[in-house]
Amino acid sequence: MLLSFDSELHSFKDGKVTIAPDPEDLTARARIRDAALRHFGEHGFERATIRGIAETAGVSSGLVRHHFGSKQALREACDEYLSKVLSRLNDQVRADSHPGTVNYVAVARTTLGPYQRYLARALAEGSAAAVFDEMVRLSEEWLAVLDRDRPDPPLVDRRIRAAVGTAMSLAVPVLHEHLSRAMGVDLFSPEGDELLAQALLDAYSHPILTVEAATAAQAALRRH
Amino acid sequence: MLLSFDSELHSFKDGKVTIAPDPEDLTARARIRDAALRHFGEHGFERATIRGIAETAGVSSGLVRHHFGSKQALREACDEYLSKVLSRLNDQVRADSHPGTVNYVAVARTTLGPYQRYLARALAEGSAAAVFDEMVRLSEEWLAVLDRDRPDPPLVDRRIRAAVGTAMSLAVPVLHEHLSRAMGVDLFSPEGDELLAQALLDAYSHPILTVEAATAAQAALRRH
DNA sequence: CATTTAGCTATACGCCCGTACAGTATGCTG
DNA sequence: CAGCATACTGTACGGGCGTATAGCTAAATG
Repeated sequence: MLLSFDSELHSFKDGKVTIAPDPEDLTARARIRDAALRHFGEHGFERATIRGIAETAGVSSGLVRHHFGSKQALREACDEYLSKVLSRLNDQVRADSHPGTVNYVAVARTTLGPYQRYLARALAEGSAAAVFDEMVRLSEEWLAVLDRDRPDPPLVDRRIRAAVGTAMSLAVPVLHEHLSRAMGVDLFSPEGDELLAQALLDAYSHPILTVEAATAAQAALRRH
Repeated sequence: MLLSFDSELHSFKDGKVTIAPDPEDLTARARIRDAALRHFGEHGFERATIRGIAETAGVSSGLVRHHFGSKQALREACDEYLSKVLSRLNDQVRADSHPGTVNYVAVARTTLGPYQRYLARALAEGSAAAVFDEMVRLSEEWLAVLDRDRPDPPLVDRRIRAAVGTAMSLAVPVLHEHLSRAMGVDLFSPEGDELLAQALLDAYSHPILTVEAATAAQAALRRH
């Protein structure tokens, strides 16, 4: 389940970073990283403890420091790992399907599966900036294809729209708990997922504003 | 700027809660609560310290415990306070304007102004559930009005759509930092706000899916 | 074989934080 | 005036945490 493709198994000692040759997973280092992803995701960065992470990884707490240097560096390693998973996912999608047919962000959200909780926490805590930026970039590419079919040109820069769309997609995992409570279903369950999909379809296909109201509002914005 | 209408200045001692008569603000209790809102909002619940909060409130750390009992209880008092601000805001909007003309959630977001950072943090950390639920309720009322003008009935329960919409609106303050970085403007600045408004208008008035694609997708969902 | 290097453990240090509590001043009540 | 509750301070305690470091083992290196 836990994908891994570490060619960069480096360790930390006395402030220097060295490269170890072993590309095999099940490495203690990888186990620690996976445990950290889980703990950070479940309890948040502050509440998660190095000792707790070490325990689930089946190693001593000292080894965590040996490999990652500090708690903050461990967090950054997790972010970097997620970035790598995302870019690999991106390559795969790009190879498999025609551009514009898939909502990258939605795909990323679902495929990031076990890391979703971590990603949500990290983003809310201000971390994982690279992952967010990458998702915006992907969303931008996707929008570029969609824009070709639009009758009138959009007023707003594509990057802006991509950023807003990305943020809104990510609202689902970030606010997962509240959303599930309000909807009465666990969002991560099959029924919850379907309900969400239907709600999004409804929103996407039925604009809240009429086109007339929207253009009037835009005109008002431009005047002001 | 900090509204306050405390008729409930109660203090904590030995597990019991008593009511004090003074409705005047500038009370130490109110100052502590305001400082807590700021500290929790800026640093998050875990990183914020009682001593730090006490210092900005200009009181001793012991007084914080005296009034609120524990850090967790202080957090809950903040949540409750926000709930009250929201409901008061709601009454005001309801009195001023016709129903359906205003996007409640958007109004709430902006009017909650100084508390936005706290609200965002609290929601991301799983707190402030009552505030979220209240916003869903308001959004539901708003949708009820909009639905009257819709040609075909929506497939999805109104509450579900309200919840999803609320979550997406809240993505803005919650992911404020990342969003601002990706957009190249601070979202809380006037330009950022206008950009965001335009992007939302664009999304609201130009459905990402054509109606045909959406109905096809919905049919596929129903088959599956 | 001698020496180094990486992986790993165990223990200890020191800080910071939430909490507890004793104590003081002030003002209200009967 | 006596008694008591409330607002508030200062200090102290205990624990948990990140971090540091010494030391062990085993494999790699020359």
